[in-house]
Amino acid sequence: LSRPAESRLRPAAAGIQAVAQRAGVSIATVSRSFNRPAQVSPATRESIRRIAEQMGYLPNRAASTLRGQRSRVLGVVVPTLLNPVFAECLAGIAAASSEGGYSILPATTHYRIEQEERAIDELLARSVEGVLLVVSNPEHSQALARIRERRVPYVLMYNRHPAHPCVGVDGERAVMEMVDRLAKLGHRNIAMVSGRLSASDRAQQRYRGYVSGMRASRLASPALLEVPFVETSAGPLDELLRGRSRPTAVVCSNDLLAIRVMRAAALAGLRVPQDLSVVGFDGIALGKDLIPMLSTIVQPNGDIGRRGVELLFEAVASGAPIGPAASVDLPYSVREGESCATASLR
Amino acid sequence: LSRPAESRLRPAAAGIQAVAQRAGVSIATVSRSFNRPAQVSPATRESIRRIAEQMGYLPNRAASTLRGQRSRVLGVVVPTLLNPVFAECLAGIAAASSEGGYSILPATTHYRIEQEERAIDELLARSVEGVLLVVSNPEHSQALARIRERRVPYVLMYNRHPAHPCVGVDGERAVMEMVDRLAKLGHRNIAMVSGRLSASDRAQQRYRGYVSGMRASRLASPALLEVPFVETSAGPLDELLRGRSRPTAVVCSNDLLAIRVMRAAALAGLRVPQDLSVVGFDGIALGKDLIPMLSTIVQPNGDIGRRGVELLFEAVASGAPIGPAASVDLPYSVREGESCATASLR
DNA sequence: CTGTTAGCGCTTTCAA
DNA sequence: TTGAAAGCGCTAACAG
Repeated sequence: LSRPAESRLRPAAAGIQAVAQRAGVSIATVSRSFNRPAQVSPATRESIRRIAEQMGYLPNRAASTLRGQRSRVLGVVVPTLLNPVFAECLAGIAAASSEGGYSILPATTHYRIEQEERAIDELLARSVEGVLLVVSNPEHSQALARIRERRVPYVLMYNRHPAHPCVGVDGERAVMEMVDRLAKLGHRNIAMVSGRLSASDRAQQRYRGYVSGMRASRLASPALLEVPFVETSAGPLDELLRGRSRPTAVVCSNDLLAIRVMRAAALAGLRVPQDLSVVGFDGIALGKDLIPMLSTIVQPNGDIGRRGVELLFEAVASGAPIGPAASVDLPYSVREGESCATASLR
Repeated sequence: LSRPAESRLRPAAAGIQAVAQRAGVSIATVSRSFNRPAQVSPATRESIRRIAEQMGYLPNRAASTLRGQRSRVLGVVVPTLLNPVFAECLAGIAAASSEGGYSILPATTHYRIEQEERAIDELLARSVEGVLLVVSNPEHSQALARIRERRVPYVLMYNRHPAHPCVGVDGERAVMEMVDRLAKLGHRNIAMVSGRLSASDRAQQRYRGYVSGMRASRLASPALLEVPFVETSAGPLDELLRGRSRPTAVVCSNDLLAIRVMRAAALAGLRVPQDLSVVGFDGIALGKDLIPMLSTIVQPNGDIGRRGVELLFEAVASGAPIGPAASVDLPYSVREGESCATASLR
């Protein structure tokens, strides 16, 4: 009856204008009925709601964002989604954001600094209201500088730095305690395996914890085994485990590495934990299902994300930037697991 | 010198207007220099580029999206990010999108239908140019209907349906072949363990493949063991493996389940693969590092995502919708692994 | 409680 | 090759 030709072309692209017309009100009233329901009479509001729903009306977010208001989007920058740690974290972020009516715009850096900057620019261009990120090194991060320049609230995850708001766990202390634990189990020759230290401050913290822990137990720290890429770790690990002075326990900088070590051990004919104790760091869910169950330091990955989102929401609500004082160390826990036991006699 | 007060307030929120002014050209020229460089004289273009960079100018995407052009965003809807299958897939999508200059807006449904619809509405409201999704059941999906209504290009991933463009693998055939393989290894009592069939058509396909495979080998299919939640699978699995007529091989509908089965087997005192063969489906990366290495049907998860993005890009470029004819079965492969062997004698 | 109106920053005809 | 100008759909004063 009304406009057959046009309605055929764009059957469901109903805009606020169309809804207003059908409801016999102005577009302002339609807008208000969604954004400030209290300011609209119940009858009008209900009528608009019904008509909007029937027309399949969806408010155009690009328009409301442009209008200078809130984009209702948070940006997320993580190294990769292939490590369950970050996937779990992103899941927490996604859940918390969604509960708060926000969407997320994720970007991955593959541990590359230049990608961090690219990602941030993209997010800023899209008017994100806040950013959650994991950077290589907060100290010299150009990406971080760009965010601050723009005065967009941000929270670092997993990173730790006195000048920035950070959410994570005290990895140094956690590893120190773990080393202490191993020492108490009789281990003297405890090795550490890590990814590239230069690629992440988390690895550096954990290594510091290892060194402190060894020193506290008056043990000599063998050289750190740095494995640049998890994919090519088999060779070096095999060497470590077949060497004449092989360790009785291996502390790994992350769970993915720990799993590799367990496999390398099996291939080298070592039983875990009887011949070799292996402990990880991260607490990825899958570790619980392994045989033996991975003993590890469990970070609350999902909660780290959730907490970051909460901080961002507070900042958005208050309009105040998030200072370093808002940093929080979430509690970690130790999963006893089955991959760690009393030192084997040599 | 110029406007100290204002420049202090918004140090880096340079808009196109500011750039144009500094460059002594109109905003139209600035816009063109980025979007249609060929239409601007090299000298002007270069001058604008330099000034824009120095001012930290980032084009406001909300504005360009609103103006009716391309949002350069793709929507993604997956059940969860906690299953590495979807994390791997999302990583592929993210990489391909980024290469093409697009961002992604992900949403998770937790296998809940109503969440599918919510997610789609959110994406549509944000003017995504295309959607990649995994739905529970393409047949009656209201979410799918809403996308089609809007004429937004979309591609289903993992799902298979004659009326929609789908990217995935032929799971039915894959499982059938796997069963054939097991039968040739001497297995007669082959069980299947699956998540809720009603929650995903993938599970249904794989189950069909199992039934066909068993029939083809003239074997009786024991009742399917349906495990609603992976988290509570331990009890039922234990029962299956300790039963008097326990299987010599178990086909699992996905890798996460297979890993649980391997653990349940160990706890029941069964050795894998000597006493029990276990095969999975999905090919998550971690399966390779397990002991024993998980034998499984490997789907190219990252490529499924990449391929979906490519289809979307083509649709965007051509303006034509993607028809069911564009559906593609990507090749799967079998990872021999170490969790599968000749049937044990009973 | 509701309507009118002025843009948000950008892209794109249409002219020059 | 460049500029002027018209909105994209929406929100937020400001009136009534």
